Amino acid sequence: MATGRTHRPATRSRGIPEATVARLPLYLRALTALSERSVPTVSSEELATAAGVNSAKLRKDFSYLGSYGTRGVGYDVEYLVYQISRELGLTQDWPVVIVGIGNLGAALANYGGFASRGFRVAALIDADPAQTGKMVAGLPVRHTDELEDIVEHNQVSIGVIATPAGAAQEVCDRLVAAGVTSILNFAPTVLSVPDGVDVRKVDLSIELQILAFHEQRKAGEDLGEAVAAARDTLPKAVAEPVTEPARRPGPDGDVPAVMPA
Amino acid sequence: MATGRTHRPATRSRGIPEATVARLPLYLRALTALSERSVPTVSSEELATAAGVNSAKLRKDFSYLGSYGTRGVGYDVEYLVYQISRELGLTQDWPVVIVGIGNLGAALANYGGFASRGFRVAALIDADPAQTGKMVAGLPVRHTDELEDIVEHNQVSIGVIATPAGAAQEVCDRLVAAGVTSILNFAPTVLSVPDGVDVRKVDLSIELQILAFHEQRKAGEDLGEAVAAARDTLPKAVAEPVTEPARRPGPDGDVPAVMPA
DNA sequence: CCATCTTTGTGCACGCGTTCACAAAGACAT
DNA sequence: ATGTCTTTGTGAACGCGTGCACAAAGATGG
Repeated sequence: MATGRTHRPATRSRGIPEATVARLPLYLRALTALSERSVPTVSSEELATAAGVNSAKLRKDFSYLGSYGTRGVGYDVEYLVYQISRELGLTQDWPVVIVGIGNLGAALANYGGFASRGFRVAALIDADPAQTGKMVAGLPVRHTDELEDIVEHNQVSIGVIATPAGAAQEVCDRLVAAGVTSILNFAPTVLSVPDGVDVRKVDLSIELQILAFHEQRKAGEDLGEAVAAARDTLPKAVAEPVTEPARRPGPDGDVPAVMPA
Repeated sequence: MATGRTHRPATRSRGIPEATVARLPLYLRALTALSERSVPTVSSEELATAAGVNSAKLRKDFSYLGSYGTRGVGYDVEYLVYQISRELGLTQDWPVVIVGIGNLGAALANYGGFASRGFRVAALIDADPAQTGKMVAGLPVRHTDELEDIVEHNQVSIGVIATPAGAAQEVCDRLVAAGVTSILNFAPTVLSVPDGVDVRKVDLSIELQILAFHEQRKAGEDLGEAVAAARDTLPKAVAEPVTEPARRPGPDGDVPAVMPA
């Protein structure tokens, strides 16, 4: 997911697999739900079901953290919550800035899941002077001019980009220059960052496109494979597209690629 | 990512790897950008850079679709845009419903990336009667009571869930019962669905937690590994947590797990 | 103290995805 | 037409992640 070069093959001190790290938040959520219900211990089987994964996978994941279970009993919920939180770095406070306070930025600012997990929204930043000073989620929107000051003053190391695609790279560069070393990118662009900076991206339309792919395939199967078979025997590339290459510009600074079937 | 059982090992007619499918939207975006600039052809090297991937990977990905390139020249941009669009199913119209019109739901409704790629927002649905009739992104918010009617009448097969965690499973069940077979879930819950239904989830706080993990590791390395080494020699599990298991309830229907270090 | 039963932790095998490296294919110049 | 040069398409090797299956560990009861 990240754009930064190789994903730290060097100095992997404890060597927790990336796939495992990605699942830890899942386990943590399931565990906190159990903790809320005052459940003292849980077996790998139960917890796996709650987290939506395989129990063997879960046990192997936990084995990378250490031996925190008790054979014949299961895992101590409270203790495991603490261990995973610590491993993920959630026992400390992470100031975060959100850049681009449009619909999405505002939604992110209001999202409870951040504050509740150690992430503190330090500031909301937008380039539009008309937005400056407006209150969103209890915080005043501040102008992009202040970006560097805000990042440095608050020791911000994590930045969230929710700007239009066109502005994302510049914002990214400025964040990195100011000291941010982790970026969560919602803009539909590939960001290039120097080594040592992590980028994760979330693209809403990509997820939908993947769903559409599977949906199309389901429909094709229902039709008895005939359509798919016909498609397979399409003529090979003929330099110029046979069908009309009609395109219309999109409203998000990104260009769509939809052709009438 | 999906919760549904094994990810269709059977009837894989054309057998495009899941990882490749996930990258096709990336290529498509890069290609449409080139198309906008009227670039006629592009080499795998250039396109790979634009999409942020390895050129060998890109070529292998395209090889699953067919031989659409010309050796010594590269790929015809327009033709490739068309082929990928067709493969992803973007040449057809996909009516989509968004359930849960809070901050996030409204942001999604306004997101241009949907409409521009063949996804048509058929309706916005919310459980709050006070919201009913309100205009969001040019569409009236409709009440949950109408969910089944809307889905069936508009032949909706893709649903987006942006409700609080507590309501997600029920909404999901109703969507599925009404005929939806693909779900994009933004609620922080594991959804259980019958076989044949695809679920993809996007969890904003999970992404941040993964970043925090890497960020913490970076900081640890800067401190000369000493801290990390000290952590490694922690006493083993002692039935009861040594440190305080303090917890405070979170505002998002989900419980946080943050302990003061 | 011993037997039984439950559940963890992990060795092992398998499959998918990634990357390398190169032969084949075509463009282009002469 | 022939040779050179560029770029694709892919065989093969490698590494990571997953899941099975089981031995070891501990709880529990007699």
